Amino acid sequence: MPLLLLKDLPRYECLLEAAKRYPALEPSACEVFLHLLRTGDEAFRVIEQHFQARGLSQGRFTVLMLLCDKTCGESHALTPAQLAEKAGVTRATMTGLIDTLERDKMVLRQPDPADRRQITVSLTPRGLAFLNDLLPEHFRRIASLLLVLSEKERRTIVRLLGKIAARAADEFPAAPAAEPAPPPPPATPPRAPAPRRISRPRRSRAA
Amino acid sequence: MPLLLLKDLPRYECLLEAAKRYPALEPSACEVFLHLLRTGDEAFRVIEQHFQARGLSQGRFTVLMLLCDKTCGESHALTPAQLAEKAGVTRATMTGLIDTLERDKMVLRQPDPADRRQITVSLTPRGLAFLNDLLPEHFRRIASLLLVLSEKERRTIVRLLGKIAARAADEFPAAPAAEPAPPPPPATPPRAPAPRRISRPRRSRAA
DNA sequence: CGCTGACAATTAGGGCCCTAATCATAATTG
DNA sequence: CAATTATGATTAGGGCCCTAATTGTCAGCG
Repeated sequence: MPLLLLKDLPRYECLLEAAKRYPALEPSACEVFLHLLRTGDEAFRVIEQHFQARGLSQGRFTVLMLLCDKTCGESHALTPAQLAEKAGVTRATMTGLIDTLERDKMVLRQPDPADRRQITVSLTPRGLAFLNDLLPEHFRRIASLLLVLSEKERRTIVRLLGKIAARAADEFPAAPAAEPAPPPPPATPPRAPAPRRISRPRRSRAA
Repeated sequence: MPLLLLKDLPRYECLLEAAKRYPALEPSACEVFLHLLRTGDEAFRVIEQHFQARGLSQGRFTVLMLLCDKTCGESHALTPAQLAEKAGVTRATMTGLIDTLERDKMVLRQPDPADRRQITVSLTPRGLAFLNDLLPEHFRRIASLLLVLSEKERRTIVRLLGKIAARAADEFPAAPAAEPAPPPPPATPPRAPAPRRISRPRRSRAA
């Protein structure tokens, strides 16, 4: 749950003090930065707290939401790769999330008859019911948290957050999203790949 | 690194659409919520990216900062419990962070002669040098990210974030901070605690 | 003194997220 | 058509964070 660390934010005077030692430190920027991380973390905690009481994690919640889709009501199936892409996690991580969800009977893995490399994941009735039971409180929490701001303030903060996010995205772009695989094929096969490991027979996940 | 999940934020029209299905959903509140988490995550990514290039994690960074203290320059020792408290993680987690930092020779564990239950953790010269080498770029990133906002905008966003954080703290208070231990002592010793596990001799951490 | 309870740090084990490697199955191509 | 390459899912192993034990030590008390 925690991400932020630092129970108490440093006071502004401390930042001013520290700035004397580090010329690169902009006290006002740091202040915004700390508040942003802190508040994001608090907001996250508010929903995580609710999820946790129902035995759910943010990651698994996202998967359920994606499967439920915007047209929430009728579930439509997706492949793990699509889910990973939409959720912004690696496929390996998605495998783990689906594992847990399947164990809890929230989703179902089904082989794709057309392409045997693929499988499709879909929501079970149980998963859909669980989600529909969960969502009202989820939305209530979000509303309760953010309606402290006036409508005008909400418009303002969305605008300012958007500016920061845009800056982050183009000044510090995320890594190439992984997955695309490495471009540099070694011109020369330097050495044998070394005996990796004894490969065991692939266990069926259902076993 | 990722926390947010959801690569693309739902559009506002989708929120309006979904609100028809879920009366509790306040589109405007949800919009702020998603932007907040997204932007917090982006900001986190910006510094995490830098840390990662230097083999550091946010948690370990926080420990180093705490040891360096505001008076950065002269290190002063703290106990793991104090560090955990200030950093807002459990003591068990702090043990792990210190383990890694000690392995990397960034900090030193020393026994407390007065109370043999305690140890103190202090920054090594190597740890201090590492931190001082790291910080300028750290602050540069923060400044670069947040100086896209004008001074007035920075004041505004700090105020609005503060409102949200305050609301979170008093509407959805965090759990009792753990550690304080459970109050209910069982009046009757119901059953033997069951043979937990064979206890192995406690290995010295230095071994 | 010997107990008992509180406290400090740690270990054990679980979840989530990552990267790198592995396996199975297409698709492509010489 | 066989060999290579690409693609999809998974496994293996690491880090961080958690909760629930477990061990060692201190402090109070009969």
